[in-house]
Amino acid sequence: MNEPKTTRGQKTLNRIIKAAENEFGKKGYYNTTINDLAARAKVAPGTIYIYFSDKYSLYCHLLNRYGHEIRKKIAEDTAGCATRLDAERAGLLSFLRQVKKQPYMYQIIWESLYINPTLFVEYYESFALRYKTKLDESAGEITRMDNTVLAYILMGIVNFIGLKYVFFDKGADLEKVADQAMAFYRYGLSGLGQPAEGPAGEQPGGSAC
Amino acid sequence: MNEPKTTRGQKTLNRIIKAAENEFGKKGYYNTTINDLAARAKVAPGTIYIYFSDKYSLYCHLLNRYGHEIRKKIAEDTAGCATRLDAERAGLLSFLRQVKKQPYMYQIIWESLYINPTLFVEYYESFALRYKTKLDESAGEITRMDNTVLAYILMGIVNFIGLKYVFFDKGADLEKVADQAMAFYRYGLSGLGQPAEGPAGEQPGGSAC
Amino acid sequence: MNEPKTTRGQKTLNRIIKAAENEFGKKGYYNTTINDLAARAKVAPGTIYIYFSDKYSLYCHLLNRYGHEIRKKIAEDTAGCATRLDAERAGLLSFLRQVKKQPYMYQIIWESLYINPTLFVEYYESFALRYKTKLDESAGEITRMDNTVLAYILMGIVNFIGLKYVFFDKGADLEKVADQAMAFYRYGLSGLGQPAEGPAGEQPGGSAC
Amino acid sequence: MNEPKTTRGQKTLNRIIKAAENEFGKKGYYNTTINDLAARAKVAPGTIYIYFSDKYSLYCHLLNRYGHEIRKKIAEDTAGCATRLDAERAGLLSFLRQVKKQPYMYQIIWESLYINPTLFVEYYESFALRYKTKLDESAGEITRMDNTVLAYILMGIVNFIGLKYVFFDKGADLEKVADQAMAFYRYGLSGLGQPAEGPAGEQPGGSAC
DNA sequence: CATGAATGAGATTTCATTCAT
DNA sequence: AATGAATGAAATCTCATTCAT
Repeated sequence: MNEPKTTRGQKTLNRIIKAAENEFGKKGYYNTTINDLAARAKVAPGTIYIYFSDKYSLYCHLLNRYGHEIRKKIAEDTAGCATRLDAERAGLLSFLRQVKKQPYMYQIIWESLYINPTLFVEYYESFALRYKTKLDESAGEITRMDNTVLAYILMGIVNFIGLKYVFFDKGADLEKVADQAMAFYRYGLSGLGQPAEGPAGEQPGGSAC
Repeated sequence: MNEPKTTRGQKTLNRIIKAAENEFGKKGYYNTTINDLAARAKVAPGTIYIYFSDKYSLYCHLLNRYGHEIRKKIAEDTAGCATRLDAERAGLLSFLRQVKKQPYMYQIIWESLYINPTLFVEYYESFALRYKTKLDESAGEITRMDNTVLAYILMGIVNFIGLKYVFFDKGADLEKVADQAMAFYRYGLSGLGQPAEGPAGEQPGGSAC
Repeated sequence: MNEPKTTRGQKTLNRIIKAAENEFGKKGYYNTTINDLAARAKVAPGTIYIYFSDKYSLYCHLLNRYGHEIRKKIAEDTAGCATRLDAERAGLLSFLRQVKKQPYMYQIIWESLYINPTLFVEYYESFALRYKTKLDESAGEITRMDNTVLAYILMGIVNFIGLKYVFFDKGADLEKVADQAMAFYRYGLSGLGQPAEGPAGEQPGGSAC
Repeated sequence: MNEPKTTRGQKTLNRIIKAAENEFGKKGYYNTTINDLAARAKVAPGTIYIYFSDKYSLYCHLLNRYGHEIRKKIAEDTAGCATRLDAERAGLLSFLRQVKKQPYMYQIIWESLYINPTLFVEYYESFALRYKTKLDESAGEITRMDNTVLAYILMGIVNFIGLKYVFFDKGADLEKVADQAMAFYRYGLSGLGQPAEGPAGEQPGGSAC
């Protein structure tokens, strides 16, 4: 990406990026043309090439940006959590809120599986690794299960809830969904009958974190 | 799709479909040209249009076919299972084996989110509904959790395991993965320390179903 | 055209010709495919090439056929007319009735201006010549006007009435239209006020011819 | 049609339109390729699509343009005429001169019967209506004939003279042709012997209008 | 005779990218 | 920095015609 040198250029670049989020997110990479982006950004097609070498690099720029944003926000939102499970819930909620706020972001990330698989894997693995690391750290707590498998299970939960409640069911109460996911997370199916019998000191409505 | 009227035509059609699976699966829909398909199927480009009205309808044909195949196979593989959990494990294993056997299928299904979102949602929802129905039927067993949320959680587990072990880790021992998923499924994180305390008569290595 | 040698072949050929009239007439030459013709004729596409060397020659076959039919029928329908004006009226009516009966024919003839201009000119000129010859024969009757110009004027009247009353106003009473055309033909605008003052012995409703 | 925003664009557009007139007019719509047009206009094929959404819309643009041009020019050329017959002659001459000057225009208009029948009918009917309106206004003058039939007769005269003298006999003296048409127009066949007995003050060679 | 699958040249159209202004 | 016209390679799709059966 070419950095703009004037504030006018900065504004133009912002419009282009915003337009790319909207159009890529709504119609997908291949169904979005440079002209579409230009029209939405209210610039001429040629202008886009002042800042990006090509369409692909504009897409990758968004992707990288999202990866950083998501991780940074989750780190912030889980910073103050006392227990691992609290952090888990806070992380899940942080994630869901972000994709709810910027659903285009999520669509773009998923599409990268077809457009820049390397970046997708990187994103995917970084999350899985994060889970696995945490699981490894909690060795005393949880035992005898392969933490790698477990990490992907947890990712699946997070992401499918994301897909469902962000793409298809936009009105959902995310806190409630997160609580239910956490209940399952902790007790599986067998424990679902006894949510009140969870660890002492836990509020039914979820922790304050 | 136009049905061929001769066996020669049937063979040609099969070659086209096989070629489409390979090429779409490997390179994605938008990076696959009709000429690519024709070359791999060893037909002239025009021949493809005898059987399919356009590239898109060929893609959708594969998609529908996969949906049916997957569901049918799962139904078969879970038919003899005594308990719901046995069936769940058998279903998961059936799914994983199918996507492992035909990884292109899975790639194509996921891509539909960008090509035919309606079909994707249909596929997605049909699976979720299947889970939810089962959960509703087991009302005595599992309680107080929203079965819709739960259904999507289960889907997430299945699919992310699919993504991981089919796309990125092709050598995995699927039986073992399925067992671990089932353990989590039943007991969540908190119960993972007691896999031997599961329902009586259950082999640690998974049921015979 | 290849003549069929069996009665089965004759029937097939007839179906093909009938189909060509319908399809070419309805959709025009370029918008009609060999497959369209085959489908309507209930034959395989290849069958058409048994009888015609190509699409174009099938079209020309129709065109020639029509030219002969029209002229032959007009000759028949005007054979018994005593006066030139009677013959003119009978000819006009014959023409209108034919194009009304087979509107596709007319459409096909007009299109030949773009597909086989040579044949169109031939058709066009043959009609014009016929008029001019008659006008030349009636030298005593009509004077001082260039018979070539006049011939084209008469053709214009015939054909535009054809276009209007055959293409756009299918329910018209052709006899009445023919009578009005003849009135104009004889007296022009200035004489239109005195139709009853025409030559003695003429029925208002047109001659019996 | 997309309007160009620069003079350079305007020039390009003009070249494209000019090329389309020439090529469509000479070879017909279906025998003219976009590459033909591009070559003649000295632009790349893609450039045509900047200004027109497709080949068809380029064709329709010409068609509409012609309709307007013809009507506008006739209106101008008949504006100063004192009598209806003078106006009629002037209109006929105006029409003939236009199609003589731009024979491609006429070819293109006729072809529309096969390409855009709706536009053809519109063109056709607008002319017929113009005649009919005039005839209705002259009710005192001409009586007892159906003005609609009459309108189409007059159109036929005009157009067939057009076809003949523009397509097949390009050297004709149009003034003379127009005068003869007018003579027929006024007196029909029966009156052709007395052209000198027309309304007083009329020059044998046609009015000055 | 008839079939219908197969061909492949050729047409239209798209669109990322370049470039003159 | 910005414009928007122009490019042209490449894609999809059509369809008259051929040919093996």
